[in-house]
Amino acid sequence: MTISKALEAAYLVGRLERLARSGVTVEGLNPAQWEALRYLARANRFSRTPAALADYVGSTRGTISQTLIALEQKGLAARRASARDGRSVELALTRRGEAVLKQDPLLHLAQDIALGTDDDPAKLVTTLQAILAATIARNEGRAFGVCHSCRHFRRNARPGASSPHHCGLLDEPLSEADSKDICQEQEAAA
Amino acid sequence: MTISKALEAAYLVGRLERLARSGVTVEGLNPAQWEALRYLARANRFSRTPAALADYVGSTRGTISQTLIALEQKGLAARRASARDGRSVELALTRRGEAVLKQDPLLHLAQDIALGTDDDPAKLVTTLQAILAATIARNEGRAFGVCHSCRHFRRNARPGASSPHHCGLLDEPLSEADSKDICQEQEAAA
DNA sequence: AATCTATAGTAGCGACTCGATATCATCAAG
DNA sequence: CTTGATGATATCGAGTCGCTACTATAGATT
Repeated sequence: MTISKALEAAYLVGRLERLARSGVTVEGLNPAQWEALRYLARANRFSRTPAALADYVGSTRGTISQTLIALEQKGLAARRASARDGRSVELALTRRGEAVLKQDPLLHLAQDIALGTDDDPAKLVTTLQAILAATIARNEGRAFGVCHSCRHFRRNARPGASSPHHCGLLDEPLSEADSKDICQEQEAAA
Repeated sequence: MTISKALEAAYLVGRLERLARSGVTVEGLNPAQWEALRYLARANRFSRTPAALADYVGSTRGTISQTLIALEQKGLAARRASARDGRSVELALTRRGEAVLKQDPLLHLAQDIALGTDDDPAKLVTTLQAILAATIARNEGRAFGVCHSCRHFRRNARPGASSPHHCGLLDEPLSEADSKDICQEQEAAA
């Protein structure tokens, strides 16, 4: 009984996503490129690398490389050699990239969700997070959660400083803005 | 406030679907082929045509034609000239097609949903349906709802008969099984 | 220091997907 | 019997993405 309802929900998710995606070549960006832009807008500075992005979207590095090249050519993202690791590349959105994100076709879906959940979209968010966690676990992937809910996050370790929080794993100070970002290393607090 | 939660939910839906889809070439079927199989398993006999399928998945007829050819070559679906309309083709799953559906990769997602909604997946289903309705309306598409909730559905118009129900639009008798199928013509009851 | 192994990223190839167009057959209307 | 609309298919091409191979760097081992 429960399983049939769950199956029905799975069908709906699949169909919803397909419909939301149809006709989505807005701004000349393909879905993978949109997803990369979204990620770059929300990932913290330690997670803005091609490898992290590849893990996040469940794709390969080769594919991500192509996506990033395309974004760079369009002037929406920038690649810069990392100072810490000579092999590594740091990614960032450009001004234009941030502007283009305001045209994100997913905003239409967000409106539909707002309409369809009139009372509490928050409930839907928690439900989806739980489902996503199960899916990620099955795929043996990382959660990529938000920094401030990580078990390595130490709130207000330096009171008064401009970066008052601290990441115990990376041993790095964190600003308030940092704490809201997506982090590759995130492990949910117990 | 509400809109930011809705946006968060939209992100989650997108990511969930992408993860669920990754590595999905099970049984040598691509996502479009899976979706066609699913549709054929759930659509009523008036809606099992290439054109209806194309409308349902929001694709073009040319693309659907290729998908169906592939499915036919694999022995999963059958095409038969329609008796009513010489231009039209009637689709059906084969035995093998029904068997293969039991390997549907979406079943994994269904399990994740069952895990993530432990208490009431039914609530999620109604929420998703409402969202989907909004999306379809925005795309100016048809709802493709279930037969028995259609305003043309007349329950038990012929009591005792093997096909006791009736469709006022097509003027056709309907069995109990028919009434649970997806119908292209469906219009939600007022 | 020298070497070895692992990792970050890129390049290029190739399979595949899918939409656009053109074509043909059939139906419905005048 | 035209004319226009519709269902379906074949063909073509753009684009997407994963795989393999390759280079460069980092870190570990001796």
